Amino acid sequence: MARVTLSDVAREAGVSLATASRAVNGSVNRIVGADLRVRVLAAAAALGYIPDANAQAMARGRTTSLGLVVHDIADPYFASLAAGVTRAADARGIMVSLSETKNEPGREIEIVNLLDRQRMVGIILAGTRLGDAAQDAALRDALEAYRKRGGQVALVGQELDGVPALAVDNAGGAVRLAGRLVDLGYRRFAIAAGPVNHRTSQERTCGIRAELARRSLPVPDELVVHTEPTRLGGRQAAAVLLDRPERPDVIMAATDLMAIGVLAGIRDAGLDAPGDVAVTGFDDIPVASDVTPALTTVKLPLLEMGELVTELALDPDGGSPAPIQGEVVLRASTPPRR
Amino acid sequence: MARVTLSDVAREAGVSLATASRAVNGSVNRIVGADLRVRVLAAAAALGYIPDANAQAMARGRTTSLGLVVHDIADPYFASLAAGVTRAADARGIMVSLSETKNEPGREIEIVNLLDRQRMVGIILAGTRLGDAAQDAALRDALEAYRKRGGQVALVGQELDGVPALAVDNAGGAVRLAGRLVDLGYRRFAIAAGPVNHRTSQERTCGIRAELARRSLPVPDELVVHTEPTRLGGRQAAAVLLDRPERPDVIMAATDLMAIGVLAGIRDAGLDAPGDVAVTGFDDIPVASDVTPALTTVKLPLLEMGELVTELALDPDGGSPAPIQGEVVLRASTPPRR
DNA sequence: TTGTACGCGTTATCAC
DNA sequence: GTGATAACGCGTACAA
Repeated sequence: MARVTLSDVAREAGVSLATASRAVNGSVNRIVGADLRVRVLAAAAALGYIPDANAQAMARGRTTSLGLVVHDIADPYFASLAAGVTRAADARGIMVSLSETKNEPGREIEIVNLLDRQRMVGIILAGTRLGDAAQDAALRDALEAYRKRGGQVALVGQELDGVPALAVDNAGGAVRLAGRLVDLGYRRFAIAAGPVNHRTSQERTCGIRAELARRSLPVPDELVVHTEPTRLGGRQAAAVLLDRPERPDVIMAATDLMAIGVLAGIRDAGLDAPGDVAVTGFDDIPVASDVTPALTTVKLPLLEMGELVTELALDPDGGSPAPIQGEVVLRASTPPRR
Repeated sequence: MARVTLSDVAREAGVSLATASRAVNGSVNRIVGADLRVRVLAAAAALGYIPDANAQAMARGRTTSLGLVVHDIADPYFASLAAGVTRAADARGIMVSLSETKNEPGREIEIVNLLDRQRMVGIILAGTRLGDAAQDAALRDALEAYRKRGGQVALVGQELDGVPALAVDNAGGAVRLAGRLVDLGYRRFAIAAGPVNHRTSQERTCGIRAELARRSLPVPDELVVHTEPTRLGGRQAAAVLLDRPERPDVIMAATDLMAIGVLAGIRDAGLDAPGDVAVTGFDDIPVASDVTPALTTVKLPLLEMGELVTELALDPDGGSPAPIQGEVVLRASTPPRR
């Protein structure tokens, strides 16, 4: 009930509103006398005064909140990323507003506008959009309008020209992973790729195929199947791939989540992984090492990526940092072959 | 740069500020004439006007944001809960502000004050606090102050007298799970319990021990080990438990995360799960069914719980709903014995 | 160092 | 139905 404002504090302390304001926040180059300051602070404490961030935001012209937009917070990939973001934001006294785009296509634009109207200091967009030209343009417009008002934008895991981004070298990681598999003795490759218009999946698939072609082990189109980038998608992909005349000896999935689905699909088919078919993922989400067999994958420093992209969004430093280079992690799902 | 305000829109449309305001938000019992409304809306669109939520919040006296406090967003349990919260909030046009308490004890109080100063409409506290009497009191005070200002508070998975909470019947679920295991033929039980002062773990452990005692299979103290509620903790617990003279035939973990750690610990010891030792968890986080062997556990409807607690926080309906009853899910980690 | 007064962008209370 | 105008809670020139 009792809404204590700064005026109440000022009156209680017997000082002007301005002095009270300066005392509670330590305004620059305007020092309050020690005696008055303690009086104000005491009054504030006595009254249980808590500043109104909204009013401060309006008076100062800027808020202290950051918008984080992910596809699905229950997805371990985004959850880890979000953990990094909240940690970095916390360290700077910034609040994090979380939004999910889910699968709805226009949702991203809607959310950007929502965050814009909240006057967030920055917006972090995580997760690859499914590239629809018209919506891409609309999103770019929304972001441009936001930036015109002084907002900072940073992307992670996706690109949009003119917008600072923390890129991931998906192709490079895929190349290194495929290379290692060839070295391990694998010869018949299949790919559980994500949706055809899913940028990240595309890059990973291309990297794999390029490296394998270079090694004279090109992957025929019928051994590349596109499904949703989820466990279910991976499972479905495995079902299709294991039904091919010549069974692959390794299925490379576009993400760890899909790889876990592939493992399930292999079991569905009454086969053994990695005995009959080996499996690889990408991302190294926390559970990747917990499943059986533990997943060979390309490790992305998700937590640090979250922190990095937060700095990118909060500091107007300038250009985008170098792309993240994933590290190949060999585990039980791909034992040496032959 | 060009910060378009409602005044700009009003001027552009040739109407008063008041009319513009009424046109853009559709204020109650004050209808704007159709012709003027379209003019205002057109002007707003032309100028790229986006309302300032902070200003609206100040004028209206209430914001449109909800605070969500979790222990660690990278933990699948909280991630799923958060997904439910964001979904329910989204449906009501409410923004979600995410904060992590991590392990720091006083952090929870700090965060409540932070959310208070943001004038959040509600605060959802998820995750069991480690019960320190003094800090409990301090937290209660902070929440009380917040509620006095009109804020709504809701807890999930923990209790604090006088605060609406979505409770989980941990003891009941544990009782049912233990009972099923006895029915399956298990006799030598061990418990990978969480921290001793971790409320949720306590309740689950007590439920298990009570049911087993009732079945004349009391669990001796040396077969109950307390570790952190993490994978590492579960792994450590397994190491200790498997070193006991008489090896247990099933290890019941306080959470799925710990159970996954227990699985790893069993492998560390060169044993097989469930061949040598069966394992159970609690929560049914998404990965519980993906690990090998798939985890027997008590399924909690995490997503719905997130939605429910959001309603609880947003609607001043009154009392707390009935405790959530987890459902026992039998999987490969506990095959019938004998 | 302290106080006065205005502005931040919007809603709500009055009159008209 | 529409328009002035006073709040909302705070920061900050500007003056003292």
